[in-house]
Amino acid sequence: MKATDFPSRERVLAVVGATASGKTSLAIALAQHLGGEILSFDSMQVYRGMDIGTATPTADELAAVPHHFINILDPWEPYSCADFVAMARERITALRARGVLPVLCGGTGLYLDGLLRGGSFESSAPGNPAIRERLTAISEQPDGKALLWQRLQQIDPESAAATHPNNVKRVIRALEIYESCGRTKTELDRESRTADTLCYDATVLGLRYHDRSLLYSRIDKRVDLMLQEGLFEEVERLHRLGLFERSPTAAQAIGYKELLGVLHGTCSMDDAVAALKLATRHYAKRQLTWFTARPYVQWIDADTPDGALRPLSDVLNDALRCVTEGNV
RNA sequence: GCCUCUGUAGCUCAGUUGGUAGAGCAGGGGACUGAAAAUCCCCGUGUCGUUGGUUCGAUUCCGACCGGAGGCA
Repeated sequence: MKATDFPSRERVLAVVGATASGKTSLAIALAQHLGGEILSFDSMQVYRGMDIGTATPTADELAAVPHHFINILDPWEPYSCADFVAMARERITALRARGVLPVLCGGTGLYLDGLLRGGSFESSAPGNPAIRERLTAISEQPDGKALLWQRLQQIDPESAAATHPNNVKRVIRALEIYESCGRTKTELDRESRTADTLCYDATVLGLRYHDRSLLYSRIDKRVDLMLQEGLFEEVERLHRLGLFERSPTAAQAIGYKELLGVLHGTCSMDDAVAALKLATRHYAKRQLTWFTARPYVQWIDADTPDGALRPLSDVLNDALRCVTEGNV
């Protein structure tokens, strides 16, 4: 489905930013002011039982404004960009039919990008565990990575050129597409990327920090708070139920994999907490790189030039100004 | 007090049989279309503790001093 397949171009709002940047509060305030409901584009908050570690909105926050796509799956269920896009398209249409403004909020940039820019999801190939397993086994052989990459170069030179041979998951995905539908990734990408307009009439607001160390110290504080609230017990419970063993997506969540080492006795609590904070900072940086490269993001300052956090009311006013200029 | 080891990048440490030095981690930058909280790529000048000496040349050898660790008293 391409952007041109969306003649109506429904109006949506989105709030993006790094983890711990204050997206949730802003999105809720916006939804309240504009009569909206929140659609989460977060790859981890979809899972039940992972509330603390994924910073799922609190019960109060969920009660303040209707939320969609939060706590809808069990941790052993897979979830992907295509799943999100399909659900979100449907839900947006339903909300607009009721006159409700969809307010997208989340940190998984790929998911939002897939929704806004269209994609080859309908014609492309779903993830195929059998193919992935087989190719992953090959990649673990000596010279296996190079072998897979060379295979990709044979069938789809353009995609191979764009993917580093060490990036095994991406190489495997490109091979998987070809094996399962007989068409190359390059071919499918070209079909879906011709659109230079978005599928929706979207205003995308990004929360930006002048001072990255302020964002990082917010991350550290939030991790400490999560631990106080029982993150370790949450991980323990999921581990006891054996959910990580059969979970393709949820087991990748930050926090869970770090604290698992403590449960296994291979890592001290202090080291695990340090690793957790570090992994979260790295994640935040990757989000910033992603969102900064998106031309559709309008940035709003979350802090002042001298590095103090701005009150939510000020940030909200800036956001509302952007929204008005965009003609809601 | 004596003996031994040790002091090199923000951190942990390699190394130079004497020609001013390099890894991992941290940090910075980037990529990304059905695993994305995933995955991957690029970026290394620092009074080689201080100070004398030997030397054409010392971070490297020798002395003293100042930190640190251990051992003997």
